Amino acid sequence: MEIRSFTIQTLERLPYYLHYMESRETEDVSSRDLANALGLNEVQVRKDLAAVSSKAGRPRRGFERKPLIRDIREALGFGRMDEAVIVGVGHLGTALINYKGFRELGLRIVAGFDLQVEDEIWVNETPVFSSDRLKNLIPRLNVKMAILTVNSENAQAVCDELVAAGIRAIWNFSQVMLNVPDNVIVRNENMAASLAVLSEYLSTGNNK
Amino acid sequence: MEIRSFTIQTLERLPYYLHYMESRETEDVSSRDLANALGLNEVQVRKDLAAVSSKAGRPRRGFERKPLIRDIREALGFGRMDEAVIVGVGHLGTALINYKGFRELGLRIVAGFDLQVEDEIWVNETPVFSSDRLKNLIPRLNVKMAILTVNSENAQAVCDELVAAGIRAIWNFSQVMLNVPDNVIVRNENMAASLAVLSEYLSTGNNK
DNA sequence: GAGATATCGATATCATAATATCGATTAAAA
DNA sequence: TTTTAATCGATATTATGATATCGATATCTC
Repeated sequence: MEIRSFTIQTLERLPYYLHYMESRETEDVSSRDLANALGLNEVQVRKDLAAVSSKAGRPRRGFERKPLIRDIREALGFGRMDEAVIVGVGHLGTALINYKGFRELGLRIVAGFDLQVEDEIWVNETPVFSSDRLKNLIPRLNVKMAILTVNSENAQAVCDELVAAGIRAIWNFSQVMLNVPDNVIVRNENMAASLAVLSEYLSTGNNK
Repeated sequence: MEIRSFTIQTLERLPYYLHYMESRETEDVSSRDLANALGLNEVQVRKDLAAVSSKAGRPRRGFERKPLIRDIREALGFGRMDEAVIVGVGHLGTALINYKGFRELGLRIVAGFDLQVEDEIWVNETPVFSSDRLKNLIPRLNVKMAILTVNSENAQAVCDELVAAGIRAIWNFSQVMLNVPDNVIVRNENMAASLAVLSEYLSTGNNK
């Protein structure tokens, strides 16, 4: 089993490196350029780059921009296309179905499920089914990723169904910390915490 | 200037503690209960609770549930109501305007701005204006928080306008690491990174 | 009432990530 | 051609967060 050689922290910075480098037109880019542009430490930048690319930098030049872009895209999985279902097609779920940025990132949402839906409906090109049909359809679609945008009350129960249906990766937008077996990965999108950080800053002026 | 005594990591766990405790009906709740339910270390739970509440726990009982709930809600800023504008009213922006969860979290979106809009339009109860009017309206509304859901190309330019208009806290959904003065705080919502974590797990089976 | 034990809070240890330091190297400048 | 300086990569240090340990104590059981 292949293992990842870089940390999640590194992974989280990669999209920013990528965007900066794609916006340049020079032959090379140095770790200092990147660090200054993104407000990071330049040693950290070099370590991140070393973790995802075998290309060495050169003194007084930096790194060749184009090969590095390729390596970062590779590390971010931009080559592969994943399929996912989305459960909970309210406002947020609908927005995510419509969000065209996912395609660029290599994600295709192939179906939605919602308790409120009786017969199949369509949100643009995406079919949305009653949640009842989740346990049958997911194995047939052979999808391994699910986006969870249901409310807190239902989150764990839906999660259990998803796992039983064969889902192995869950992108969790609910306020619940999900209980899953070891072979299932959860990524939490914690809006309440994000908002709290900002709100607290405004009310106290205290950063970090 | 009041300072926050707890870390962002603690803050990110608070919504989960809160949800768990609100779903219980017992008089008390122990750090072990919480830790087991949420898959955390119980020492970590105790430290988090100590950081946001002066209430002591008792041997063999744990913590009184209701006062602790109050303290966590206080720490998360649920008492206060913040106002924000949203810039970039595409699919994601529209969803966030409609997302009723924000109200519970103490956030009211008072206006939207979008380049495509010529005259004022309405998204439910929220007025959306042309981006031209941003620099005049934001000071008049006296809003200090902005949600940024524009595309990467425009993100930094819009950010600069927001800062000039008096915005001090930015919730950034774009793929760009924004450059801001020291007295402005940015919180990045990094969808590409989240997706990459999940996608990579599915393709390699490697967790953590 | 005496003993057992669950739970706390404090402190110590460990793990991980961020940052600083420094010699080596190579392109540019003199 | 020689000197200068920007940049790298490796290593050391520091900072931060997570986890383990342990004595104190309040409640429960007998």
